[in-house]
This record gives sequence, C-alpha cells and structure tokens, in this order.
Amino acid sequence: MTKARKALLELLKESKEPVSASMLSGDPSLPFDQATIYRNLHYLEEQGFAESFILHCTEHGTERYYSYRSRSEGVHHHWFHCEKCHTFIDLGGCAYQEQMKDWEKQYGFTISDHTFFLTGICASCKS
Amino acid sequence: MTKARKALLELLKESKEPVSASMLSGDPSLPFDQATIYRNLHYLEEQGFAESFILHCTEHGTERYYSYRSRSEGVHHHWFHCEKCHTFIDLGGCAYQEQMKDWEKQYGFTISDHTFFLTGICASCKS
DNA sequence: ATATTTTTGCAAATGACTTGCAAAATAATC
DNA sequence: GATTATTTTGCAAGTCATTTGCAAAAATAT
Repeated sequence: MTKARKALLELLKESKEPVSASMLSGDPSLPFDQATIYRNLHYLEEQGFAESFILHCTEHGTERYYSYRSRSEGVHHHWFHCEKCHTFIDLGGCAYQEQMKDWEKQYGFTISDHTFFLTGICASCKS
Repeated sequence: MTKARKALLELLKESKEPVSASMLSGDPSLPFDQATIYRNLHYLEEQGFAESFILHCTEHGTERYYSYRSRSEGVHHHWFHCEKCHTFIDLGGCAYQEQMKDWEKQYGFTISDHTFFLTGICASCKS
C-alpha cells in the first residue's frame, strides 16, 4: 500500500456518500496528481476495496462515483441522489440478489454486475 | 417534426435494443451531423418519446443509450447488457414502482428518475 | 408569398478520463 | 542495510463522448 492508496482508502472509508474523482482531487488530504487518483481508484475497485457507478447530474455532469466496500459484507448499497443539493441518501443494502438469480435462470446469462440508483429532489430541498 | 427527428424516432421505434449516438450517427438512414443527432436525442427524450441511460462497457467505453418510449405505456424497460457481444436483452417492464413509492414515503424525497441495468455474459457467449 | 422562428452543419471547445515516459518510491535480494 | 528490480507517481499531452457558437437552410406563422 502506497501513501496515495492508503489516503484514498481512508477517505472512502470515512465518507458517508459516494465521491467522484474530481471531489477527491480537490481534497487537501489527497495532494496527488489526478492521474494518480484515477489510477488508484481503479486499483481499489479491482482489489475489491471500493465500488462505483456512473451518474449524470445536470449541475456536475457525468462522473463516476466511488464508495468504500467492506470485503466481508458481501452486499453493496444503493443510493438516491438529490439533483438540487447533490446529496446522496443511502437506501441500504441491495435486496435484488434473489431476483437476479431468477433472471440468470430464466435467461441463461451470467450477471457480473448491476447498477441501480434513484434521482430526484430530497425532502429538505423540497421545502 | 423535422426530417431528422422523424428519421431518428423511426429508427428508435424499430430498434429492438437501446442505441447510442455513435451507432445512430453511423447509420445510413440518418445522414445528419452528429450535433444534430445529439440535439434531437435530447429533444425526443425531453418530449417523452425516448428514454436513456448511461452505460460503460470495456470495449465501447461510456455512452448514453436511447430507446423508444411509448407515451401510453407508462412503464419503461430494464436491460441486461452482454459485455462480450454487446447485445442488450430486454428484462421487461419495470417492476419497482411500488418499492419506489415506499421509499418516497420512507425518506420524504421525490423520485424523478431511476436507473437500473445488469451487465455480464449472455448465454450464447458463454458457450 | 414573406417574415419570423427553429433547426442544421460545420468546426472548435469542453470535460472526464487515460497514457507515455522519466523520476521517485517500494519491495525484493544479497 | 545497501543494492537491484519492480511498481507507482507527476507531468503533460492525448482520447473520446458530448456540447456550443454561428451563419445558412428549413420549418412555421402571418
């Protein structure tokens, strides 16, 4: 583990919400080149320490968001994203494992990954 | 409706799978500039004639995929994407409407959109 | 038919992400 | 612990999907 990787992983662990490379790149605790950030996000995901999804929001454009993945807890989380305040709300662990097994049987394919998230306006932005 | 829009909508209607701007741009029945393709895909989606999602696949990179949306049938479809042959398999209409209403109640947010798709290897690519 | 508004093509710009390469940091070996 | 071999980093330039300004062309309104 290099300094950059440790720092990145630490930050992902602490973060309550998925974060994008541009957010990480601007963080003072990560004084690394953007190439290093990108390369190590790939590395961490590849090693199973992180997971990601691509989300487009009007204000911030299209970016990949990363979050920490505990290697013991097998199930990842799904998120709601507020298009107004750009906050992510944790919807809890994925509850579609059964459904996906069913689909695999029904269609004969093998699922390697799935993407699911919601977008809209959060409670506080509505008022 | 301009020629470009008619042609685009026609192609989306006929297509059995979601298509990306680059695929459309290469189609001989759409002799239009890429800017026109992009602008009209936005237009069609805005008007409710099409819907889209962003998907990343190793071979083709990150692209937005569009499909026709019948304005009467309220429910959109979800897809499985084969990373080997780049085929999309229709999983049928979205069955998460209930679940989302529940989440809206539980968290107080208002969902304006949701993204769901699977990736993996299809049956024929496995053999 | 003519004036007004919208759309198109072209070319250049944007922005997230990637890559080549030499220097710096880690890890492996003696 | 010093030395060599391997991996990672910073920098700068490159990719690639998508967007945008602008003048000409097409569609719509009068």
